[in-house]
Formats: sequence, C-alpha cells, structure tokens
Amino acid sequence: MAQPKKAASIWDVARLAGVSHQTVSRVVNGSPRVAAATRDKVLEAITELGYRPNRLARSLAGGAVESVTVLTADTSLYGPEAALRGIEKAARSLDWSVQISVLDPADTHSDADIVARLPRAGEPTIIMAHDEPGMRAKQVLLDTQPQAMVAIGPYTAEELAASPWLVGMDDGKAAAEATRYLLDLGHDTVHHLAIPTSTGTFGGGKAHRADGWARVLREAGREVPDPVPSGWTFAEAFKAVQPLVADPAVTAILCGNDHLALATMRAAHLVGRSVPGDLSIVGFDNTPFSAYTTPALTTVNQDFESVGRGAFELLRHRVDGSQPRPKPSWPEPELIVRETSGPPRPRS
Amino acid sequence: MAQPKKAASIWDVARLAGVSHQTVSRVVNGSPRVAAATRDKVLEAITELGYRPNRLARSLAGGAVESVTVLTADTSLYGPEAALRGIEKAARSLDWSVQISVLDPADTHSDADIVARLPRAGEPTIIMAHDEPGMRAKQVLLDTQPQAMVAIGPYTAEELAASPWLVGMDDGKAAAEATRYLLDLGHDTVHHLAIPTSTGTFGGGKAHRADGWARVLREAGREVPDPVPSGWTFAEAFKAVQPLVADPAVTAILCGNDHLALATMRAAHLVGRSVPGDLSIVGFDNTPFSAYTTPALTTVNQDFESVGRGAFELLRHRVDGSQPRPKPSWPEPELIVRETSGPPRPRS
DNA sequence: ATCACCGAGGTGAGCGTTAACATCACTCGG
DNA sequence: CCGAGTGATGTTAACGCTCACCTCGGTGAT
Repeated sequence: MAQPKKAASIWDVARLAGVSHQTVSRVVNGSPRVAAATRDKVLEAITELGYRPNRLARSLAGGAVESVTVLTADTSLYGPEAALRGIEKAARSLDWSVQISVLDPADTHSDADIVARLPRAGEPTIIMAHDEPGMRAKQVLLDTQPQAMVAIGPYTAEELAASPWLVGMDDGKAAAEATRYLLDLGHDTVHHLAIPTSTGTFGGGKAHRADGWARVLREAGREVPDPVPSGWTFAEAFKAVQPLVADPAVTAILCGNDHLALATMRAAHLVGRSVPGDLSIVGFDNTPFSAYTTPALTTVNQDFESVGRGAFELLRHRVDGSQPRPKPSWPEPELIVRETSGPPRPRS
Repeated sequence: MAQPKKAASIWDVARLAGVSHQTVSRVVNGSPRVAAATRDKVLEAITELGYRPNRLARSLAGGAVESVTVLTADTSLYGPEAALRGIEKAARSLDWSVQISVLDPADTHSDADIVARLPRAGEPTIIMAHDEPGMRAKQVLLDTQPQAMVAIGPYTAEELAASPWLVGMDDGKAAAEATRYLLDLGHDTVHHLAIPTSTGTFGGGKAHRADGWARVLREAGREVPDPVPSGWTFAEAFKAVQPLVADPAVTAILCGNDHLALATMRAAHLVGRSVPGDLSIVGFDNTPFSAYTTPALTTVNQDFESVGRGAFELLRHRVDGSQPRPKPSWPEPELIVRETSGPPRPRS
C-alpha cells in the first residue's frame, strides 16, 4: 500500500546520492561525462527512491519532446484505428507518450479550432488525412509547424515521393489491381461503391480508390459507370447500394472498404442475388472480420499498422533531424481472393 | 504562413495589456476578482497575441489537471474501443486531453511497469479492466493513487455498488437473459463459447458472462455443458468452436462476443449446418457489423460509449470531489433478436 | 615550470504557470 | 477622523527539469 506521498524529484535523488541535481540529470539522460562510480551512486539512489523523471517538467524546460499527438476525425474506422495501434506500438517501444485528439467536423470551423486541439504549440503531430477535417488539419499544420507534423493518407507514389511529410499507400494502384482482376474474370464492367472523398462531397477532392478503378475501366475500353457515393457507416452503405444490387445488369461491385462490402453482401442477399454467382463483391482493407464472413470477402489487404509505425519513424526523423530519413518499409496493398468474387454467369 | 515564432506566454499578454502576469492568469481562469475594464483589456491582448495557456506549465505549477490517461491492453476489441471513444468525447467537450497507454502483457511484469506507463505520478487514469493486464493495473493503481483512478469492466450490480471507483454493466444478467431466451425457444440446453476471463486462464478469474449463462441453465434444471474457452481473435474462435459446430446435439451457442459469433457462423456454414435452422447463435456487444451479417446476428446490445463517458464523469468527480457523484446513466444491456436464433428443429 | 586543454561536476537562470501572500486605494462604522 | 475591512492588483516563490556557463584538478606539450 504505497502511500501517495509526493513523487521523488531530481533534487531528492541528488541529495541522497550526494551530488548536484545536474549530475542526476546527466545520468538520467545518459550523458557520457559522468564517472562510472558517480553514475552507480546516482542509479542506486534512483531505484531506492523509485524516481521517475517528470515528463511535463522535462518538456517545459525545453528538453526532448517524447510525445506525439494523433489527430484523427474518426476512431471507429478500421484504417485509422489500425494506424493508431501502429503508432502506439512504435511510440511505446521508445517510451514516448501518445495523445489522441479527435477532430469533430462539427466544431472544426476555423484553423484556430484545429490548432487548439494540440496540447501545445509545436507538439509533434500525426494527422490521419483521409477525410475533410483531416485534410484541413494537414494544411493548417503544414503552414504552422511543418517540422513537427506527418500526415497519413492514401496517395499516389508521386505524391508520396514529393512530400517529405507524407506517409501512406498507393490506394489507386490497389484499386486498379482489383478492378483488373474482376475484368479478367469476365465481367463487362465493374461498379464502384465509393467511400467519402477527402472533401466530404463526392466529386470534389481526391478519390484515389475511385480514380484507380476508373482508369483501368477506361484503359480496357469499358463503360465507366457513375460511382455510387456512400458514407462510412454500414447503414449508409446499405442504403446507397440498393440501386446497384437491384440492377441485374450489375455483376461486379468494387467497394471502397470492407464495411461497405459487408453491407453490399447483405443488400444483395435481401434482394435474392447470390454472391458470387449473380454478383461479385470485392472489398478494401482486409478488415479482420472479412475472412470470416459467409462467403468470405475478397478484399485488398492494407497494412495500416505498419504505415502507422512508419509515420512515427518519419515524425521522429523530422523532429530531431538526427537519423537519416527512414525508408518506407511496409507491404504494398495486395489483392486477397476469397469467396465473394467469381466469373459472371454466362449470358442466356 | 504563420511563422513558427515562439508562442505567446502569459507574460507577453501581461505586457501588452499593461497588467501583471497574475492578473492575466486570473482572467484566463475566470477569477471573479478582476475589474471588468481590466478583464476586457486582457481579453483583447489575448486574442491579439493568439495566446493559449500552456498545459504543461499549468499542471507543473499545480493547477487543474485537465488530462486523462486511458490504460488498456487491447485497442482492437470493440468494447474498449467504443469506451475510449466515449471517454474522448466527454473529455473533448471539457477541453481535457486524452492520453492512451497500452499495457502489453509481454512487458507488464512488475507493478512498476504499470506505473511507468503513466505520464506522471497521480495522473488521472481510466483502466479497461476486462483482462489480465487490466485487472493488475487496476489493483496497482488502487493501491497507489486510488483517488485518481476509475476502472471500466464487467461487474455484477453488487460489485458496482460497492466500489466507488468502478463503472460497467451487468454482463452476467445480460448473458442470463440471452440464455433464457434460447431456452424459451425450445432448446434443451445452450452451449457457451467463452471469451478469456480476467485472469487470462479459463477457470480462474471472474467470467461474468459465463456465470450468468450457467446460472440460468442450472435454475432451469438443464445440463450445463462445459464452456468452450476461446481467445479474442477470429482465428482462435474459429478453431475453438469446431467441436461444438461439429456436434449435431448442439443446437444453440451463446458466444462471448460478436467476433466469436461471426467465427461460429462461418464454422457452422463450413460443416454444413444452417443457421438458425440447425443451430442458433447469439452474440454479445452488438458490434456494428452484427446487424449486417447474413443472417443478421442476434446479440446483446451494450452501450460502451456511454459507459466510457460515465467513467470520465466519475473520474472527474473523484479527482476534484466538487460535484456530486454522478449517477450511472446508460441503458441496460438488452437482447436484440435478429436472424441467427430460432427454435430447434423438431426431433425426428 | 607554464599554460592550454580536458574531463567531471557544480551553479544559476530560465521554461510558463499557479498559489500564497503582500500592497494599495477606498469605503464604512463608530 | 481613524482603524478595520474589502476589492483589485502586484510580488515572490515554487513546480521539476534542462541549458549554458563556470570551476576545479589533473595532463601533456613546450
């Protein structure tokens, strides 16, 4: 039953070890200019007192930062959630602390509102830039503290190469691959149930997945149907996809993520269309549940956790330019063929 | 392009407004002992300089805390994730910051390891106490800083009433309700695919869901089959449930959560048993996907987000005993009957 | 021997804020 | 008309740490 007595400070350690507080600081921070004997004395005092450096005081005094703030608009999406997990793991292994700060679109009107979500000016920040609030936050921080920010988002290889603060995967390429796969299966064309774009309104903003899909269709000389916009939730997707599943001419749907795909499967089931017999469905992200739906979902694997880790590495690099710029090192998106895709039924 | 010039401090504001820094502090903290005219001058200086109080300095100086640390062992589980969202929302509305600190079972050996995951001693903390690391963390913080901690977990109504630092829902009651429902449908007995208990090993530790299930079975004078232990992942559940789905005598399975239920559905499908014709499956938690599986999952709704919010309220109450102890105000767990449950096939 | 140099360690000044106390100009009752 | 309040504001000392600079004793070159 440890008494909640005040935690030991650097001074307490110094007194016990018979040295100055600065020497304790040196030991704690691993400075080489401390004699071995002194170091041992100090270390002993530290364990005896159970001393732990106070993070707040440390950053206040202008020491190393050791904390990241993750700015995201939606924690219930699989991508951001997995990326956050990656960031957290990487941070933990270095003993950094992780703050999470959610950008509610409802109260993110001015730039100041975004900056206000940072615990302090200059705080190292990772932004999930996959939607409107995220994109705005990205821009604000880019203007305001470019050295201490990194954004995660879907981007083309060129964008990625051009922006030293950007981390992500080439969604468009993956979508293209999935579309090509469906075409090769014999489908005349592929429809697309799209996630919201980065500006929130479909049509504006970048839509890498939709772009990759459309490109392949055009290249193959196929009709490019209007993509069907959906929100992020199951309910929205279920509603949005109705016209698609109801139309017998639609034989293949590429869904913007696995949630939309699951909703599509259900919608198809309810109108009596079998999957993959009548309708092929391909998802995106390889959300954990996707291997266990019935039938199991064909989807595009994305290693968000590794991307999160990569974002953290890059941020560290940018904050204290010490180490060389870390190279991205995560697997490319990859199509995982399971049970929801197959050749179309031969025409009668 | 705001220059990354140093952020304005309280002194800068004081100088511009022609007052002392303490007066600025008073204005910022809404002290009543400031003349209206002075307050206006200060407020004006604040907006002109874009001054934001520095959180670090504030807590260092012993001011109000305004930050919570959430200790959890697994962010990929729906319950903790939803609770975290609730905490975050509640915290955000009061402008508190949220830290997340993950307890990896692998490096959580000593009590010190747990305390080390706190950014500082006495930091207000919410613990997700649904598994072994969580339970240990709960105990450590209870011994070490009981005033600044709150735990979230499954507990009986009595436990909840007895522990002023506890927040959660009566899982056992909900499991009982679900079991009774299945019995009423005509099943001879109900089998149980169980999530890990709070000690990690099945048999030790509390298992509220399993307890509620077993109680109802005993009360009804039915056979109480051995619960089948599963891990948290789809893969583990899929493997663990094999003997159950393979046994034609098993006509109803209560699953410890919706993930296990989904894996069970798939396992049943693969051995050719129809749901709910041959086998009724009931899940737990009402995970968002559960309404969109095919067939849609019968499950027990749990409003984790509200529980998270409740935990935050309670923590605030405990940290600065000002306001009265907030009353729990979230919906009881409730059975949602969808499509995976039905009467057993009549015996031939 | 002299001096520059180096390694080990100490000292003092912040960092931005709050708590506690001090000060000052008034106002009011006796 | 004077001392006790009182309300508005200023001063000083932490909080726990790091940074920049200083001191001191020993070494090696000259």
